Amino acid sequence: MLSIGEFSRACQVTIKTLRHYDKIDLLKPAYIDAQSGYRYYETEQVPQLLLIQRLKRYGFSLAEIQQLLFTKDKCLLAAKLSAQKNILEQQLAQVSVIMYELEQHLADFERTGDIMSYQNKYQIVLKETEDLAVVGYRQQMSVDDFGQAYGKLFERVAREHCQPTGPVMAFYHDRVFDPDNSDIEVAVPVAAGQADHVISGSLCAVTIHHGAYASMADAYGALTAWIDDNGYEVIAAPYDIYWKNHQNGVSNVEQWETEIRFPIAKR
Amino acid sequence: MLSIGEFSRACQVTIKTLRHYDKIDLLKPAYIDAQSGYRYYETEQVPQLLLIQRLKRYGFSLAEIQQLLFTKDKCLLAAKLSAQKNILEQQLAQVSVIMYELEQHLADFERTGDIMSYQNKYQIVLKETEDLAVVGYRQQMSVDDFGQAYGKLFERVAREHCQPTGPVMAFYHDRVFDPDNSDIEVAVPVAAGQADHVISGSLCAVTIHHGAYASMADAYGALTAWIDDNGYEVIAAPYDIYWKNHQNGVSNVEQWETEIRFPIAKR
DNA sequence: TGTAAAACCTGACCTTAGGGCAGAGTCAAG
DNA sequence: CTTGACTCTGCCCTAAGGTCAGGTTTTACA
Repeated sequence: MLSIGEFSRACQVTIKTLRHYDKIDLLKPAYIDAQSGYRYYETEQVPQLLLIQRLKRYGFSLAEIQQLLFTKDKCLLAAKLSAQKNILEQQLAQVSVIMYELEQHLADFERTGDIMSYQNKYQIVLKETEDLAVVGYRQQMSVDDFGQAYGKLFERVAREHCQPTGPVMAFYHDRVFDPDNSDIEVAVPVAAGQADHVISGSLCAVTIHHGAYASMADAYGALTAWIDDNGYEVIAAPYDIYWKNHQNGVSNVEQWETEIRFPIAKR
Repeated sequence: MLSIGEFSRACQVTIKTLRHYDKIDLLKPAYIDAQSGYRYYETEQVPQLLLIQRLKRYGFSLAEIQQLLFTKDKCLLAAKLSAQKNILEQQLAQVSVIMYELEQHLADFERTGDIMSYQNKYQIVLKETEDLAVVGYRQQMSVDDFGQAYGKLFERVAREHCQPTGPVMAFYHDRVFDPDNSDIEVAVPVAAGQADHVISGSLCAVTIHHGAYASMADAYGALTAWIDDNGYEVIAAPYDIYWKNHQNGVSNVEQWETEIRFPIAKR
C-alpha cells in the first residue's frame, strides 16, 4: 500500500495529476479511507500508471488512453499504436519543414536587416486565362482532408476513362474562412467532351508559391493586398494549380511549385 | 481597406482569431467604425498578420510574439529566432526518441501479446555500497536544468583541482515530486582528501536503466514497487549514476546506461 | 501522551488560443 | 424596402493539470 505521495514519487507524477486521474476515472486509488478521504494505491498500480504516462508521451489524449486501456481486442490496440506512430512521423516531417522555413527566414533577416523581407519573393502577374474543361469533386471538408478528396476524384477519373490533360487543381468556394469546414473542389483538366463543367477564362492575378503548403497563406496575402491596392476585385473562386508536388514525383518539399490564381475585374 | 471577412480570407485566419488578437492588443484594426463597431484593416496589415502566423508556426506563444514585434534591437531579435530554432531541434530529437520507444513497445506487444511486457526488463539486485567521497552542487531546480548544474559542478571541480574518480551522479533529496522545482544534487566522486562530504554506504536496491531519460520513471516505479513488496523502506535520497551518456562520449541515446540506487533497510 | 510538522483533503479560480452559440445590429444588392 | 450576407458583443467551453486558501489527518519526536 502506498500513500499518494509515495505513489507520486515512485512514478514521477505529481499528486495533482493523480487526483485529476481519480476524478476523470482514468486511475482510481485501490482504497480510499472513508473517514479521512486519503487515497492509497497498490504496488500493482505502478505499472498501470507508468503505462498511462508512456501512452501520454506517445501523444494520446487522456480520453484516448481511457479507450485504449479498455480495449480488449489486441489487433485493434496494435493498430492504434501503429496509427499513432504515423502521426508522430508526420509531426516530425512538419517540424523539419518549419525548421527549414525558420532557417531561411533567419538568413533573409540577417542579410537585409528586415524581419519582413522574406515576403518580397512573390511576383504577381496579370494573366488572361482560357476556358478550362474539368472534372471536379466538390465537398465541405477540412483543408487537411485533401488526400481523401484526391482519392475520390481519381476514382472517378478512372471510372469514366478520362485522360487528365494537366495537373490537379483546387478551387476555394468559401465565403468565410474556416479551416476545418471548407467548401473545396478538387479538379483535373480533361478533354472538352469528357468534362464535368467549364471554368470560364477571365483576367487573373497570378503568382507562384515555392515550397510547402504551410506558408501558402503568404502568397494569398500578397495577392489579395495587390488586388485591393490596384483597384481590382475578386469575381470568382480563387484556385491553386499543383505543378510540382509529391503527386507528380517531386519528393523534396522545398522544390514544390503551386500556381495561385484569383479571377479579378476592375472595380 | 478590408473588412474583417476579407482580411480573414486574405491571410487564411479565422475571424474569431482576428477579434482575439484585437482584444489582446496583438493586432488592432486600422479603423473601427465608431457607430457600428465594424473592424477595417489596411492592406499594409496583411504582411504583419502573416508574420504573426509565421512566428506562431515557429512555436512562439502570442505573448512572446508581442514582445518580438516590439523589439527594436535586431541582434536580440535574431538571437531569439535562433534560440527558437534550437528548441525546435530539441523537439525533433525528443520526438525521434519517443518514436523509437513506440516502435520497441509495439514490437514487444506483438511478440508477447501483453501491452505491459516492455516493463519486465528491469532486473533488481540488492547491493551493499561503500562510503563515497564526493564534491557536489545542490540546488532547487527544474529537472530540465541539469545541464546548468553540471556546468557549475565542473567549474568548481576545475577550480579546486579535483580529479573525478568516477562518473557523474545525481541525488534526489525531494520529499514531494515536483518536476520544475526539484531539490537535486549533482556530484562526482573524488579522492577522500578533496571531498565535500561523504555518502555513507548502505544496503541499496539497484537497477540499470538503458536508453533515454524520458522513460526512467519506469525504472523508479519498478524499484519502488519491489522495495514495498519485499518489506523494505527507503532510508536516504535515491541517486543515479550516469555510466554511459553523451558526456562520456556515447552519442547514441539507445546505448545510454544509468544505474539507479535506492538506499534501503528492512521495515 | 502531547504537540508540532508533514502530509493530505476539497473547492474555486487560472492557464492557451481561440471555438460555438445566442441574440441583435449593419451593409449591399435587387 | 426587403432580404440575405455580414458583423457585433457577451457568455460559456476546451485539456491537462497548476495555484492558492482553508481545513483535517497522520506521523515523528520529546
